[in-house]
Amino acid sequence: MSANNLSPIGHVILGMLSLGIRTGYDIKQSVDRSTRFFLAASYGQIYPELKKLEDAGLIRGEDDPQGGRQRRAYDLTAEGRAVLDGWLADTDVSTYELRDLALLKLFFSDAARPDQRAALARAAAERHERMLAALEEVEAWVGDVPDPGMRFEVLKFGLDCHRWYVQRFKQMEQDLKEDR
Amino acid sequence: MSANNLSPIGHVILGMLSLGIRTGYDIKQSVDRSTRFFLAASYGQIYPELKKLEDAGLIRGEDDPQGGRQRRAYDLTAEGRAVLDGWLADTDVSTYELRDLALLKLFFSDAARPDQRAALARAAAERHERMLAALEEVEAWVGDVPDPGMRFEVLKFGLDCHRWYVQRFKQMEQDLKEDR
DNA sequence: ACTTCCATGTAAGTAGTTACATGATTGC
DNA sequence: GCAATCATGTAACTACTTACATGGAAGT
Repeated sequence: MSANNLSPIGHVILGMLSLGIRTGYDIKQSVDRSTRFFLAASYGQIYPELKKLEDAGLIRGEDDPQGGRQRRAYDLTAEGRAVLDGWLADTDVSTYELRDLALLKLFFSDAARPDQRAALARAAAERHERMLAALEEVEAWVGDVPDPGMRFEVLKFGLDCHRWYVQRFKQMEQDLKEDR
Repeated sequence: MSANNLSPIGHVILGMLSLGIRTGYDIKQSVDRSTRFFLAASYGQIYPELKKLEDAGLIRGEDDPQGGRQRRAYDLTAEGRAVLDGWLADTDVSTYELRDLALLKLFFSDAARPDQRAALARAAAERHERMLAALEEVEAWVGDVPDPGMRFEVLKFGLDCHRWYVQRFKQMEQDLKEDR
C-alpha cells in the first residue's frame, strides 16, 4: 500500500483535493495562482491524471452538473489521504530542476559585447520584477483567506526569493557596466 | 537568416563549440560540470542535435579518430557564429522554469504534523548544501582556467543563490519549530 | 585481468505542451 | 446579442530520460 510511484501532478491533485478544491477546472485555476511558480500543470496532465487516481482508488468522483453544465467533483478517499500523508512524511525532496535562459545566455556571453552582457543581466532583473509583481498580486488576493498557513509561508518564500534575484541580477548588471 | 527556432540545447551546443569544446562527449562532460545547474542535456538530446545543426549548416563536423577509437569533432561555421551572436544579442530571457518538490510538499504540509514540516524545511536546506558543495568543487576546479570571464560570474551567481536558499530554508525551519 | 574512461549512437518509453472541439452559464 | 467564464476532454506533437549496445584506450 501507498507505494509512491505517483507523478508530481498526482500529488498536486491529492494536495488540492485536501484543500477542498474539487474539480479539474478549479485545480487548474489554483495551480496557476500558486504551485505553478514551482510546479506547473496543464489540462492535458490534470484530466488524465484524475481518471488514473480514481481508477487507483485514491480519489472518488461524482457527476455534479450545475444546471445543464456538466461538472465532475472529486474527493479524497481514505487511501488517497494516506498516500498524501505518506508523501508529506517522506523527507525526500531531491527534485530541484531549473531551466533558466538568462543564466544560459550570460554563461556564454563572453562572445557578446559588454553592453549586451549588461543588457542581459538587466532583462533578467526585470523578469524577476514581473514574477514578483505576480506574486504580490497573489499576496493581496490571499489576504482574505483565514489562516493560510503553509501556503502563506511558501508564498513569502517565493517573494523573498524573487526579491533576492532582482537585487542580485541588478548587482551583476552594475558589475558588468563597471569593468570595461 | 538566423531565424531563431533553435532549441535551448542547440544554443548550448553552439555556445560550447564557441568555447573550443569539439565533441559530443566533451559537450556532455562540460554541461554536467556547468550549465546543468540551470539547463541540463542528455546524450539522447546532444547527438541528434549535432546532426541537425550540421544539416542546417551551423556547425561543421569531421571524423577525427584517436588511434582506433572513433571520434567526431565539430566547429562553428560563420552562420553558426552569427546565430549564436544573434541569440546573445536578443534580451528575451523569459524562460525561467522551476520544478521544486520541497516547495510543493511544504505548500501542502498543513496536513502534516509540525515536526514533519520542520523536517521538510531542514531537508530542503540540506539539499542546497549539497548543491553548494557541488558548485564549490567546480569553483576549485575552475581556479586554473585563465580568465574564466562570464562563466565565473555565473558560477558566483549560483554559489550566492544556493547560499541564500540554505539560509532561507534554515530560517523557515526555525520559524516552523517556534510556533507550536 | 580488470576497471574506468573515451566515444558514439539509438530505441523505447515517459512527460509535457498546445491547440482544438464542445457546449452551458453569466454578466454586460 | 456578445464576450467572458465555467467545464471537460483529447489528439498531435515536442521534449526528455533511461537504458542499452558497441568498442577502443589507458591505468592499475
